[in-house]
Amino acid sequence: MNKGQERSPRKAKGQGVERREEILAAALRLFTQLGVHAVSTRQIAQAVGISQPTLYAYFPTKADIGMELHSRAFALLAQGLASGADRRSDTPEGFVAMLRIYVDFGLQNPDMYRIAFMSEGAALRTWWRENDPTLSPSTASTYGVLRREMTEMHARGLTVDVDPETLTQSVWSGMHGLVSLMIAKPGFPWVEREALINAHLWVIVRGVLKAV
Amino acid sequence: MNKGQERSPRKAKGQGVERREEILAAALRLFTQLGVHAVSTRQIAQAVGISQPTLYAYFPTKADIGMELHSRAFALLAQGLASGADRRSDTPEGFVAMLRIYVDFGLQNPDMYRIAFMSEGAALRTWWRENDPTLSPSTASTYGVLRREMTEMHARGLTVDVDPETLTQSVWSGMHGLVSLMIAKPGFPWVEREALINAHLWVIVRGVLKAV
Amino acid sequence: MNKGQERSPRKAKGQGVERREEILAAALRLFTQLGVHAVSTRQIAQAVGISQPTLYAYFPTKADIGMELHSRAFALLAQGLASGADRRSDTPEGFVAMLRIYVDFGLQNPDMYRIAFMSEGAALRTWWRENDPTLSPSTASTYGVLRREMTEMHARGLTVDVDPETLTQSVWSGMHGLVSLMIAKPGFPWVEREALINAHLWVIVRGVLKAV
Amino acid sequence: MNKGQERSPRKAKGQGVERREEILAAALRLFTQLGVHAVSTRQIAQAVGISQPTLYAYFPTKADIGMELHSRAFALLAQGLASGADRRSDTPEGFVAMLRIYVDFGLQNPDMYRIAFMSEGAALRTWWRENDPTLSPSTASTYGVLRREMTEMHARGLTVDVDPETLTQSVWSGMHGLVSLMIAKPGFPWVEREALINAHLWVIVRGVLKAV
DNA sequence: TATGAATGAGTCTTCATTCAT
DNA sequence: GATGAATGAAGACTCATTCAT
Repeated sequence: MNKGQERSPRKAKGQGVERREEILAAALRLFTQLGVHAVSTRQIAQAVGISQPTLYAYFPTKADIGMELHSRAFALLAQGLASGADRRSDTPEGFVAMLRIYVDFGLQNPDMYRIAFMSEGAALRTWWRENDPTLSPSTASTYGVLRREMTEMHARGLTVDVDPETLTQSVWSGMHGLVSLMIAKPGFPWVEREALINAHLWVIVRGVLKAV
Repeated sequence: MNKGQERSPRKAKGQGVERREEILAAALRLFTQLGVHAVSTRQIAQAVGISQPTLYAYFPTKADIGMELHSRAFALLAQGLASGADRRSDTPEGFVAMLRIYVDFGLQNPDMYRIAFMSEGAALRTWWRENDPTLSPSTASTYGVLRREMTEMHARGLTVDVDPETLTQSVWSGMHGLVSLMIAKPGFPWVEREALINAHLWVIVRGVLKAV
Repeated sequence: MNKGQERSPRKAKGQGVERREEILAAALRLFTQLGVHAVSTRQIAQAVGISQPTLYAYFPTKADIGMELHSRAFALLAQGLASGADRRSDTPEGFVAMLRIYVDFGLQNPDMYRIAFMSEGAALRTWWRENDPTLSPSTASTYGVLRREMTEMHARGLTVDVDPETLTQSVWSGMHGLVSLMIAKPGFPWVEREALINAHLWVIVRGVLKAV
Repeated sequence: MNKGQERSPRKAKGQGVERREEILAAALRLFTQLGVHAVSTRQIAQAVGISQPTLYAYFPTKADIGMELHSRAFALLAQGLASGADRRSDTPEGFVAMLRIYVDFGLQNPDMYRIAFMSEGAALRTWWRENDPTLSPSTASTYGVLRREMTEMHARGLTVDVDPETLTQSVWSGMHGLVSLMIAKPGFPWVEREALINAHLWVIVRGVLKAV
């Protein structure tokens, strides 16, 4: 029904691939709406408009659907960040703008973000085990974009006197904190959204850069 | 029907309250290890060493176990924060020390923290509905401790020129980000723990206070 | 709580017998309110104000409670009928009055009547099996009172020309039909109760007696 | 976990509707044999020769099976009565013949009759609540056939001087009494069946009609 | 390719009953 | 004589998955 989030398939050969995408889209919607464990294959199949067994023509297992979504979330984020990495971040304003990409991505794709970084805690861990995609190339790329930036700024003497790797992790944590809390606690009496995001990012930047 | 053979010996160890605690402990462990939805009453019972029905002598429902844990997590955190609230936070160092209480609590009680703030969003929402304890007095207290501090500092002109409520939410987000990420991604190549925490808190404090 | 229905115990020796009666009373109330299968020993115990295991000091089994109630129902009815059998039934009015005893008993003790004659169909049959108390002396007595009367009236030439045993069964059926339907279908739009009972009994009597 | 051994062969016999009927048949048998509450879905499934979950492909709930049976019982009875309603009942013999249809139906379909009119009162009430099908169109039809007849006879001055609605309920009760008792107490020393039925119906008719 | 039909394993929960004190 | 605590068996129902067409 909701075709909105569909991403262009890598290889749009037959009809099969489209189906696959439909399934993923439906699953993503349901997973994040109801929680991975609360969604049944029946629901997914029904949402797509196919029969339950047909699902198994596209994915060997329910877990595989989750895994694919997880991977994609990272890819998407990495891509988002990368596309903004060419912005000039040698000014505080530029840096804030760059961080803003991450935050916006999270808040605009809460489904994906949740799957990627708040993955129902251990719920999925059983599946992924040693194969945690957090540490995959995809993640590395996401995280790498940020680190590259920090390293460069550090080299230029713009940051406080702390090892860039540490700063990177701190900045990431800072951003993640806001995004995840806002996603997880929509009922909380947050102050006005724009103001909060802006303030928060400036807090981070002020904390990281030498003199602002 | 009744085999009449040697009945499994009754585990008459923990009386009333003790048993109850055993159950909570086991449940907490399992919930955070596997996710609330992935844990069955069978598993809990087995972990405690009792039969499934016995569980129902202590808790009317599986959900009630989760709720009790959730409540306790907040109570514990609130208590932890309160016990440190008397520290003087009129210096940056004092402020950092205060934030440190929160972070330490989270990292030392990852299970509780997870239940409290990372609680599988939708998964538990079904139980708690509009009654999200996140907004309960207990939480208010937790959050309130921080806000009171911020308000006071703001009044003294120590903070940057941003409304204290906003600053409070920013600081909270900052702390939560680090704690939750470290809990959720233990496999990530974090830099040395102490250094990271320290650096992160100083980033926050620097970002919030006027001139450090 | 409701002591109303308690019958005087045969031997009111210690306290034990009273307890026993309390249990029976509570069970009767619950059984007929909720249905035998829907009532648990817990409920019975709680209604009496004792613990579940204590029940087993008075009755070896839940089924035994049901059986005792069943037996008593018959005894009660037999006694009721017997007490009215001395009324003169040589007039149609007298006969109607006698039948009325049966009907009134049923409608005033729907619990007992149900247990006795509508015994949740097969629900209890599993227990009673070959031991159906319907055919017990107690029943015989109940039925016997009616038959004696019919036989006598037949001998006097008052009844239509049909074998008295057959007439007895017909009359019994007639009464049972009204009582059981009114008990079983309280929601049915019955006409005014008194009028219906009266009309029905006269229908029976007119059908049985020679000329009315 | 999955033993992977020879899976029990799937019983692919009865397609859709047939399967459904098989289930209903088995359920009817069990329900009337043991009582609705005493029958488990497992038993039903086993009686049909299918697995428990398969049941749920045909009926959303155990209660629904009961409800369908109940409805059918009424439909069947209504249909039986209707098919005989064209008989002329302006003579006593004709009236007896008409009543006979009801009685015969009950005795020939004791299971259905039981479900319809002796249905463990409270047991099913929980399911049907205010929606007691006894008062449904189907019932109304059943009952209505009889009432129409009575009304007409009353108008013709054939009946005793009692309001036809009352007479209808009396006649119905009379028939029900015989049918239900004979069904419920097969062990009772009834007189010869044909004679009893005939005598009973004549008792009723004599009691209702003015001069016979 | 897709699906109607079926299933083993498992879900939470309740029951009648018993053990040990 | 009573009970707190425990339990095996069973209750209805759902799930991910697979077989046969």
